[in-house]
Amino acid sequence: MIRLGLCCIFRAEPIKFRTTTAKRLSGLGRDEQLQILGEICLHNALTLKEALDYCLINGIGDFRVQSQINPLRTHPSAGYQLEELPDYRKIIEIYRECRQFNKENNIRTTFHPDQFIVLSTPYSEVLQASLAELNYQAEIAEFIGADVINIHAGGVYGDKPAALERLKKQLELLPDRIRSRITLENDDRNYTVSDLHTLCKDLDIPLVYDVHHHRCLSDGLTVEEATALSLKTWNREPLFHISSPKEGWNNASCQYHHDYIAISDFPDIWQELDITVEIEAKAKELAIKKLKEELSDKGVGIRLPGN
DNA sequence: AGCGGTCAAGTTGAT
DNA sequence: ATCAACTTGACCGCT
Repeated sequence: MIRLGLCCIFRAEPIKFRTTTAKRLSGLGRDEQLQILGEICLHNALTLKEALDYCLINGIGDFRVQSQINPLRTHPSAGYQLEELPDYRKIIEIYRECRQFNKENNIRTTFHPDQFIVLSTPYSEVLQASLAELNYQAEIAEFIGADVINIHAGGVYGDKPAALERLKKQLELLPDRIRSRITLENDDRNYTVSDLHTLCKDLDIPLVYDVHHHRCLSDGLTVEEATALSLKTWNREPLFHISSPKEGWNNASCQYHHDYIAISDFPDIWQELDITVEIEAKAKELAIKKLKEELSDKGVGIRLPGN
C-alpha cells in the first residue's frame, strides 16, 4: 500500500500559509515585530489544521510541513521563541490538536529543512545556525507528532570522505529530539544512495530515497538496488520521494519539477511496498489526485487516512 | 485590482 | 570575483 504525501502548499485550494521578511520587520520595535510574527504563526497553525483536514477528506495520508511555519524563527536579529509571541498558548494548543487529529486519522507528517542546513560544513557558524534551525523544527515536530526531519548531506568541500566524517560526527551528537527524527536524502549534485547508505546503516539513520535525484545523479545502482538499500535503513514506514522532469529525461536540466507525475516514472518495484511517497510536483494536490487515480487504475493499493 | 521587484541562511559551478 | 541555481511562492509597494 502506498501512502501519498503532499508537500507544503496547495495549487488550487485556498489554503495559504503566510510569511514575512526580516527586512519588513527591521524598522519596527520589538513588540510590534512579535505582534506580526504572532499573528502569522497563529494563522499558520490554523492553516496547518486546514491542510490536514483536506488530506483526510482527499485520501492523502502524509503531509510535509513547510520550514517557514514559524517565519524567521532562528533569524539572527528577528528570531524568537514561541513563548515570546502574544498568542503562543493558543498556537501550541492548535499544534497539539493537529497531533491528536493525525493520530486518530493515521496521517503522517514530516519536515524537510532546506539547503541552509549543512551538518557536513567545516564552518562552526554554519553548523550552529543549522543546529538552531533543526532544534526549532524538532520542537514543532514534537508538538504535532511528526516522525521525520529530512535533510541532505550538504557540501563536499573537495573531499567527500572528510565531509561525510564531519556529517557522521554531528549526527552522533544531535540531541534525541532531533536524532530520533533525522533522515538523510540523496541529492542531485553531491551525495547518492551509494555514498550514504553505509553511514545510514552504521548510525541507524533512515535514508529517504529520491528516485528523481537518483536519475539526475546516477551512482551505478539500479532503481531496484537503491530501493532495496534504502528500505533496509528504515525501522518504520519508509519514506521515498518522486517527481517528473519538466523538460523530459533527455534534457540537460532534468532537475526542474513538472506540474504532474508521469506514471511511467513511478518505479514498478515500489508498487508492492508499504511506503510513504511524497509527491514533488508543482501542481501539488492536483498532481496527487491524478497520480492516485492512475495508480488505482493499475491496481496499486493506496493507504488512505481515516481509520 | 494588478503587477513587478524582493526576500535569512550555503554550496557549487558557470561566466 | 560575481552571481545564478537550487525551490517557490507570498508580500509589499507602486500604479
